[in-house]
Amino acid sequence: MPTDTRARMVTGAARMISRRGVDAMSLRELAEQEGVPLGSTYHHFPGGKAELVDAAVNHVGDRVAESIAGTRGQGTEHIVRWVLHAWRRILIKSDFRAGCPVLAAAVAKDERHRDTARAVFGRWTDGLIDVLIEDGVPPVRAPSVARTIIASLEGAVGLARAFGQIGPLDDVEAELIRLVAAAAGEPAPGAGR
Amino acid sequence: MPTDTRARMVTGAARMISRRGVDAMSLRELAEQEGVPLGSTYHHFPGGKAELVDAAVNHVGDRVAESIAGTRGQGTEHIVRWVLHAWRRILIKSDFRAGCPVLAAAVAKDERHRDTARAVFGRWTDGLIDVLIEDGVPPVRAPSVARTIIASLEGAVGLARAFGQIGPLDDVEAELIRLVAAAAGEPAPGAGR
DNA sequence: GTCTATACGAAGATAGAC
DNA sequence: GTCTATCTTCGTATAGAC
Repeated sequence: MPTDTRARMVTGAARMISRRGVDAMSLRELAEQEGVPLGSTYHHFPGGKAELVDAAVNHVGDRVAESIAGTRGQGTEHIVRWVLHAWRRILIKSDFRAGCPVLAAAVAKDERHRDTARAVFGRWTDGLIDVLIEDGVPPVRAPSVARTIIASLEGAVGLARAFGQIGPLDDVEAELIRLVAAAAGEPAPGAGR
Repeated sequence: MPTDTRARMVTGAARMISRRGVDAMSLRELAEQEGVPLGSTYHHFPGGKAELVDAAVNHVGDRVAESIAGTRGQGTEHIVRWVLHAWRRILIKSDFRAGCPVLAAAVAKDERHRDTARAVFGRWTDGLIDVLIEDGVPPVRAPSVARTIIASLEGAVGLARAFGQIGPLDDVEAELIRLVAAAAGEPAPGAGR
């Protein structure tokens, strides 16, 4: 089953990237983890490591983007809680070793991966903007709130990993929900502040 | 001048870590960048790469912590603006290649560095909590706001690197200043949310 | 297409002359 | 203490038998 092998390598790579970062993800180790010969890597991914990394990051990016789109109509608060719930599970299950593979791509040594990360973050941002506007956040402010949400979540995951605690996730959840509620309740944003 | 060599290696390592991450930071490359023989690395840092990485992360951590403490009395808004101003300069000057070395340590392959990152983030958080309380944020809520600030800033830097734009920094700055103002203006926080 | 064996480079680390 | 040369390991990548 050739396609299945490829899929397993993609999810396995995403997992290893999320824990160690792009540069420390080893093709050798991945191959033996998945029970695949190292040589097969280059059959499924002729572009080598870079192609596999991009595939893994896009795979995760797509799944999250679909989830955001799938919760349309339930409000921003629902999405924020859903994402943080997912992260709590991932962090606890991984003993606070797993992180976001998209952010890992954004800071990888090979700068080609920055474009991949940019595209994924862009899709997430666009999805969030739609939901925020549905919630009543003024359209001119929605992009700012959307990017703040994503930045806070990514940063909270990093802090949680450093502290080995989910506390930062709880903190950011509470503050973000206040922030979104306030933004949705306002008729129009001031210019400077 | 032996001490000067050591100091140059520390700042050089911090720089390379901020751009590439801990794992992609090369002792060889650092040594030749600084005009130091590779072997000297182990004279100045008997613990090898791990010791140098920790020294570099702590060096940056200390400088920022001192800056936070040094702006006491000027308010949280001042600190947030100051940090974001510094990041804009760093990002633009580095063509959006530099990031936070402390976060890099938190997600490094060698998990020993997580402790170093945790300690630095802890110092930053404690400093922010003091300032927030001075600003009138209820003490029970100050830790949550402090960690949200740090998480947002770290995440914003990541997004800025991915997008190759300072936009996320502007967004987070605006939203954080609203958030702090709202938190300082409230008499007391609700328990759950 | 699958898999083994290997090439080639770069990493961290060390020995030892000076 | 400084610096060179080298050891060992591990990385990506490839050649070629099956």
